[in-house]
Amino acid sequence: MATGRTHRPATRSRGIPEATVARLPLYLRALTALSERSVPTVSSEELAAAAGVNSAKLRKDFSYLGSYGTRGVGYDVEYLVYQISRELGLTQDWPIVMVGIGNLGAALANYGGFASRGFRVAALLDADASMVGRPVAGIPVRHIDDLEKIIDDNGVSIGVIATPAGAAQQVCDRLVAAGVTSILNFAPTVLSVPDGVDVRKVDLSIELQILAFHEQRKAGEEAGVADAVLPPAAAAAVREVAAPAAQGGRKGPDGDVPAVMPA
Amino acid sequence: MATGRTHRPATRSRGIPEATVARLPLYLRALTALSERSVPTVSSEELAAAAGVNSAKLRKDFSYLGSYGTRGVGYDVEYLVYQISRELGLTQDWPIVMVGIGNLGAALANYGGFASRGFRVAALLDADASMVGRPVAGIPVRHIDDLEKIIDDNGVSIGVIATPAGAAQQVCDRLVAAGVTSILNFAPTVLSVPDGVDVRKVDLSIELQILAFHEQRKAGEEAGVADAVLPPAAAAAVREVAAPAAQGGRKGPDGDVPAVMPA
DNA sequence: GAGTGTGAATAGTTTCACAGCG
DNA sequence: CGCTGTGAAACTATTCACACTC
Repeated sequence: MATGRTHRPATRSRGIPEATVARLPLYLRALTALSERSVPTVSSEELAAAAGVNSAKLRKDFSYLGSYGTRGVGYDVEYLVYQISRELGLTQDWPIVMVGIGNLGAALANYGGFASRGFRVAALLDADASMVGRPVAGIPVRHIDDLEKIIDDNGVSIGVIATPAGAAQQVCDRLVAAGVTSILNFAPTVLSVPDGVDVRKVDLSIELQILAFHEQRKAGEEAGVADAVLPPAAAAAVREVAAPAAQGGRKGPDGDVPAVMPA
Repeated sequence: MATGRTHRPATRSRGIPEATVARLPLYLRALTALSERSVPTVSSEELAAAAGVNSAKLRKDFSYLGSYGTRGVGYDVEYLVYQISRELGLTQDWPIVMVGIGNLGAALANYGGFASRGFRVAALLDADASMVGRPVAGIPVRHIDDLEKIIDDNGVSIGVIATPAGAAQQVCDRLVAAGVTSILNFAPTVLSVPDGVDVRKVDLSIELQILAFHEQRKAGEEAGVADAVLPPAAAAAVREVAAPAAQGGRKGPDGDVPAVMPA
């Protein structure tokens, strides 16, 4: 996934690779499940299976945190839960604000995982005055005008944006100006933020499009041909355009270009 | 994010890198916006800025698709929109089913981006009989018992799971058995699927935890100390466990281990 | 001159395979 | 003996920098 790439000036960096960081929550979830079942220890093999990765990767990941296992035995579940929680900063409570309490925002607010260990919803904010005061997930919605005050009063540093695309950048700017330095963005827009602010984006339609790509591949494969799928009505969408007539190198990767190509 | 890693047996693979594929939807969105404003051409620099990447990366990405630009000029917007759409398989219509029409599911169904170019909701399914028949986003919810028939009748190959975690694997198995080969999973669980099935996962709490990690880093930085943040109530969560007393190598990365460490 | 396309250099990630510890 | 921890190898991704084309 994508994040603002301002991550570490590499000064005295303890340097846990980003890819590893992204998997720690996965391990933590699997470990928590084991902990609830009072399982005392796990091997890298077992835990890896539960987290859906392979064991070499898991061991390498853990090696960045320290030597927390016991050779010949495995990892102590409770101890690892604690170490990973601490590494992720979940031993403290992060107040968050969520802006945009529409369909999606309300669903997110109601979502269990949101209020999960480590996070606390300081406020739900919306620009729509008719939403204000109405409780969502037991928390009354407040007006977005209170944004700065709420962030300041609660020491909020993480914001969630679930507004329509058009409002997102503006909301983002306000959040950042008020002191938020991490943003989780559900609006289908690229946010631009100053250095030092992290943005992560969750985008439904992008995920679907990636799946469609692979799906198409599979279909082409079955048919034994690469370009089995001909553009149907798409031609209509393509306007007449200037022609790069004699293309030198590699052309359309399917060997040749479809009829709709400007020619 | 994560996908089932069964991607290509490397046979005559046209091999567009996965990282590139994941960015194509981003480019497509930016291009679509330009297209709506009737902008005829863009340079890699401009488009990269709009998509939030750097221009070298963008050019490299496009070079995997073919030589679609014109030196000294840039890229033809309409032409590129078409080429990327085709590459992503969006010139055909993908019927999808969504299972689990709770808060989140309903929000997703209502989400604009869902019905966006290339996708069509064939059905919304829920296990709760009292939901059945009720229209969500204009589509009547159907009972999950109809899953197999719906998938078969509509040739659905992409499924979206928005059920509670407990039901997800079971739903997944049914989807796969019925012929679905791509799954977008919103439930906070690792799904296990046979080879050839792609899974992408969207997980709110994981994203937040990743942000918390970076946030903690920033805080530690300011304070000038690495372990500025002491574990507060977390100790309570940690049970007494067997002690890896004399650890040989590298220990807790903050130099030394906190009091809660099993000793 | 402006801007693409791309080899080569670099950085980051995963996998292998095995030494070494409990 | 079982399983961790980790160097080294393999692979993937990003960035650089410039030849080449329009």
